[in-house]
Amino acid sequence: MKNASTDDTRRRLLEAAGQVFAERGFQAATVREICGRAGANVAAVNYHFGDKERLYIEAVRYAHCSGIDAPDPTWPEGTPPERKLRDFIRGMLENILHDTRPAWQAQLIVRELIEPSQACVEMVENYIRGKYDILQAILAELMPPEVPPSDRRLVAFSVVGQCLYYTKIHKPIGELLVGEDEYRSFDLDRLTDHITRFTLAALGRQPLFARPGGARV
Amino acid sequence: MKNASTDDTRRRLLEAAGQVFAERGFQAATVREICGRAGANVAAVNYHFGDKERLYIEAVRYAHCSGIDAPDPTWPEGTPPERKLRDFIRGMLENILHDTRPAWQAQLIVRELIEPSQACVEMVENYIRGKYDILQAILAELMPPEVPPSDRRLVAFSVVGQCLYYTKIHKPIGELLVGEDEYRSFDLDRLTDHITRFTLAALGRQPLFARPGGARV
DNA sequence: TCAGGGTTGAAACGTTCGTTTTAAGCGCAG
DNA sequence: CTGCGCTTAAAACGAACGTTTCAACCCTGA
Repeated sequence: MKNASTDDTRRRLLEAAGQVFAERGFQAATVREICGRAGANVAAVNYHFGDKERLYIEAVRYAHCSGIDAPDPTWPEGTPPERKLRDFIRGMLENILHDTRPAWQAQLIVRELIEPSQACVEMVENYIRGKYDILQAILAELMPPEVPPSDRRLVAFSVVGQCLYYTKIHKPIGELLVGEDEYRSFDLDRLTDHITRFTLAALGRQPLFARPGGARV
Repeated sequence: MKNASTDDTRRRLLEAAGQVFAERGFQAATVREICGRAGANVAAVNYHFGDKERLYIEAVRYAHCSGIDAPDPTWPEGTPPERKLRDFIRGMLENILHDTRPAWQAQLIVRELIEPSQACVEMVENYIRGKYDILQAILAELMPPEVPPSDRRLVAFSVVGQCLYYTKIHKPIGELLVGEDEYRSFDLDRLTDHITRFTLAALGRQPLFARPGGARV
């Protein structure tokens, strides 16, 4: 029969593994550190997951199944697409800047995005695909219908690329380039505002630079 | 006295180390594989560089001192900033897509950008800083003078972010999202064109979507 | 109470890693 | 030729890794 503490150990291992994998990467992370942080024995990894690699896959899955992202947003009928785009960008930046949720989860996912493993395909299909489709739908509202879908996908990548630049692991470079103080000023609100307005301006929806009487979103 | 073959072994180690580090990352790369690929003994690493970490630092330095990037471009007086921006973006994409030069050099640098090590600070100061300043100067020509420098830096990050998205290590995700065939169509020319036009449109220089009589760069 | 399966703990296993040691090879000055 | 730095080769070292073993433990059902 299943012991009550089993699921606890399993869950603690998943959380600890996510943190350690996020901090150090797959190779550099050690099962001893994971188990130490989880308060479990090293044998627990092999008992519960078989080996280190399957623990990693499960940790990635756990990371974005344990509430890292709010349910896909739904907007009331008639919401202007500019507003939807802003919400989307803000949501993505929230995950990246980990302003709201445990840092390691977002970082683990970003790490997986950057250095894909076997866990990548599953994550793309289960998580990214959905977000990507939402962004595509928003852009379809913002762009002329005669623009080919392939070009729309390029625009989507431009939006995502702008957001992904602020990944935590880019931080040292950003700080070196603009200084720590200014880099700190690039917070969620400011980046949301900038990327949204930059994108809307590129799509011809509104000018990037404020002008008297200019429309805002 | 210095043996003539010494510099050869050193150089072969640096090249092999660059390739292996680029493929596997610092932790996963082994000095045995590096030495095997370089046709050298494992002791050569410690003899020439002291240890694995200093070999890595030297390999990163070697990677962008051995002609990965053309000398900083200079434009004739009166070159329109739109043209400069296009050249800059194309140059950056060239390095990223490694269409022209040895793949591993660009990848090693990108890897360093993503997971900074001790070699990062030096590389930022010696390499990225220069590129970044050039981009800033171009943007200064393209933007109204009253825009604060801090906002100009955000625009620069938007440009760089769009380019960095097409890093080789994003490729699996891109292929899963849009299909291999279409992803293959995102080549140097098309991406240069898209990112340049997207950015210029955002800056209010020209519309993103072709219109009759619209100006092109 | 007792037997038995699920779970944990401590220790050890075999492997691979980075590094070191030791000796031989090489080219040249004396 | 001889001796001496510089460089390379082969082998081994100690440490750390992932993994396995096995006995003890705990909980539950009979």
